Amino acid sequence: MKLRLATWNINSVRARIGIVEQFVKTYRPDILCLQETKVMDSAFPKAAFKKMGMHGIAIHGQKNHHGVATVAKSALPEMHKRDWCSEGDARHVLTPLQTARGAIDLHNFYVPAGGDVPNPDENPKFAHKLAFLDEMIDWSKDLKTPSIIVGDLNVAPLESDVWSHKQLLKVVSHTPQETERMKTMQEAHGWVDIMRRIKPEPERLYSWWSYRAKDWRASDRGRRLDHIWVSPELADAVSHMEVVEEARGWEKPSDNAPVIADFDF
DNA sequence: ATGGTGGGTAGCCCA
Repeated sequence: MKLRLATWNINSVRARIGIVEQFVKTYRPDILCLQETKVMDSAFPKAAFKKMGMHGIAIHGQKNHHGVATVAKSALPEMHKRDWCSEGDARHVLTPLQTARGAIDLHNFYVPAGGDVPNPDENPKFAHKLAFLDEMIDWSKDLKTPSIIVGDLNVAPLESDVWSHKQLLKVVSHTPQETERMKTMQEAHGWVDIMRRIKPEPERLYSWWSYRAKDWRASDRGRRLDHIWVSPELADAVSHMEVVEEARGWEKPSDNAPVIADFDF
């Protein structure tokens, strides 16, 4: 049983429904996990996804900000949401999957970006981000079901996940406070970072390029903020992974590129 | 050192 899974921070699903369709047509994911949908559930463009052949739709949205959605070719009969940090934010949706390897929990996350100042005493957004990661660490310790975490975790954990390790050490997304928590979280469950299993360090591997660069491709000041992690027993099922950098150059792009993983269960 | 670009939505907030 082959399964193509993709994750993409889309920065408004309504503003970018055209390139979502382009992505689905070109890359044919069986399951697509979106973050920053920026739409209430009542206004989610369900019809457009059904037209693309994505009939399973699990959404957790809110007005204006954040919001996640997992869509799939097959039905997604079950979904669960969790209110991380009790903030009332739409940052997570769980869709249990039935595979040839049995039940697998697919968790789609949008971790808080954390603002600009990397000090939790001065910046409540950074404090929220650290608390969110701490909650994910505790949660990882107790997980029993084989699981997949995907999404925009807003942290680039490794040196070659950023264009300049030295210059980004004090920039939110690559501070030791964040990268150490990523490592602790991986150890708490045994999470396997399958992007790095396929393309190990020190190869350059980015999924996000700022809108503010004059020429994102030429300057290539990227960061790997988007991730696909799996429980240890699922690691050998991964046969392929790619960051679809091409999509960063499409018409009116998101600043994040999609990440694809192929599984053979 | 600074400000650069986007989306959502009604005034700035957030990324």
